[in-house]
Amino acid sequence: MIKRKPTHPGTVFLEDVMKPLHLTVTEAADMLGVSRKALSEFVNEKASLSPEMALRISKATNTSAESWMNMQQKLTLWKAYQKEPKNVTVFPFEVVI
Amino acid sequence: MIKRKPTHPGTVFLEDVMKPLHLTVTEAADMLGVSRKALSEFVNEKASLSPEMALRISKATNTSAESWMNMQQKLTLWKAYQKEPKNVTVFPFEVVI
DNA sequence: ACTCATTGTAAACTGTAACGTTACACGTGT
DNA sequence: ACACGTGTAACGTTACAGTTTACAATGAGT
Repeated sequence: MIKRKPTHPGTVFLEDVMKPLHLTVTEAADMLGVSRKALSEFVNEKASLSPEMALRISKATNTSAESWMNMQQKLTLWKAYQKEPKNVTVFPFEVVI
Repeated sequence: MIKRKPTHPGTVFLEDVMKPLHLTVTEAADMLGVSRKALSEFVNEKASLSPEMALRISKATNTSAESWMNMQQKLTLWKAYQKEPKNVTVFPFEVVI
């Protein structure tokens, strides 16, 4: 896995949702029902997208929670790949003739 | 979202990987490089699939970590859906003529 | 009947992470 | 000077995956 770091969902949310709608962090946080700190950290890539937050965003923007979760998952897996090795033994697949 | 509860990835791992290969929990845990307890709780749906565990499984079974993570994500989102409401205000989309 | 492997799980602990509240310092614009 | 919006530090809470250790139950083999 040598692909480059996937985009953080918070960045996408900031650039593609908040900015076009001219929403401040304070306003958006209130509408989402979370603290200003929680949203600020999210859009500044200091926190991951939680399932809770994904649901709130999907409701507020009428998008699918899955699409937001997928962005986070790609990033989470990418990060996990960075800290190999893992000392894993390959399972003994039976040889079927 | 009224779909039924998605299958836990641990159950799939147990039924479709461990059982066909006649692997015990103890053996599989050792090969994955995790504690017996960690794997036991996973296959008994007491713990979620962590990104770490997904990578270990993907290495041991030569499958994609994404596919395992996707199972967990569906389950995670399904669980999050169960505890609504969320008091979220829909964003003010500008009316473009 | 006894032994051994396997199992699930409790207990105690650690590390991490999201979230809340509160408070501060900074910048911008009126 | 003041009001806003901002990022973020400092606290505390809650949740959860992971570890090691230990125990009781089960099942298979001798």
